[in-house]
Amino acid sequence: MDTKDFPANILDPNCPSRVIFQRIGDKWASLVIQVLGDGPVRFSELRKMVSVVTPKVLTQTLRALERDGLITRTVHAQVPPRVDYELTAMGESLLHPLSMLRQWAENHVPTILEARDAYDDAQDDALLGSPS
Amino acid sequence: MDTKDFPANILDPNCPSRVIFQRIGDKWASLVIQVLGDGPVRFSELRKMVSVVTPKVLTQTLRALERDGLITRTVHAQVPPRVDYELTAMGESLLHPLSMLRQWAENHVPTILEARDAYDDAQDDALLGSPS
DNA sequence: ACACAAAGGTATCTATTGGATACTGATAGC
DNA sequence: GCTATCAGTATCCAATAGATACCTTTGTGT
Repeated sequence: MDTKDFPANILDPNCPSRVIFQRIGDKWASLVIQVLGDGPVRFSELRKMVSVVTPKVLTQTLRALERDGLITRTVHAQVPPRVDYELTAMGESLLHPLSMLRQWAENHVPTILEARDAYDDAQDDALLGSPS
Repeated sequence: MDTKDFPANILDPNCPSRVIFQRIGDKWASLVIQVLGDGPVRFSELRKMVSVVTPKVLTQTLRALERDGLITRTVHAQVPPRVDYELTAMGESLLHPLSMLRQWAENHVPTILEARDAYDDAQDDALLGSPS
């Protein structure tokens, strides 16, 4: 067990790394970061790429990432306006750990989907069997 | 830019890896997995360790992880009952990528907190300056 | 001159989720 | 019987996510 090395403070509700884990774990944040991995992208492009996100939520996500210093927001004085979002150096440093996680996910997707089906079937059976 | 290697399907709302990312990114799931990295833990122990989580939410989290085949739930026929949660092999395989992310988080916590302060200060200034 | 389009958002409202608190059910010990 | 322990449910309320409509600025077409 080589995980004993994690500091107990991860269990402390006030531990800052918990707060950061939440940002990384955010539904859209990690996706945005990975999309920005290819270079700056403007707001409307992001909307198209992450197609199901609403503008409100995308804005919230981007503001949070900007606040944490993971991305920058640059407004170009044009009309119509052009706003580019770009990873900071720190944001780029997240790409590697994130891609490892993505790799893991892709490797295990089939197994997980099978597990879900099996679990759901078992639930159905239990429901059908019990109301005697 | 070595991130071009990510399959475009991460942008597809129906892409399974998005679904999995959501589970990993879940507020409590990744924490539970890391806690279970040291071996099986019973429900009440988990509650104490992840102290701020309510039983309802903990149960939801555990069920979801079980459904995905990441943990197992074993009920011991005792009174008072004893229920142990334990990582599956697949669950254990998540420990490594997860710990890399945790490592990253711990390395960057100070920078992120500084960025937040700076951002908030800038916001305050903007608010104080504008209502002329 | 006037309407419309484009970009990057807000504003508003509703649906879903998260969280606090209280309670249940089985039994062992007092 | 009364109470405590454990692993949860049940209920209710607050916070968050999401759908939809709208706003602002200016360039362009007519």
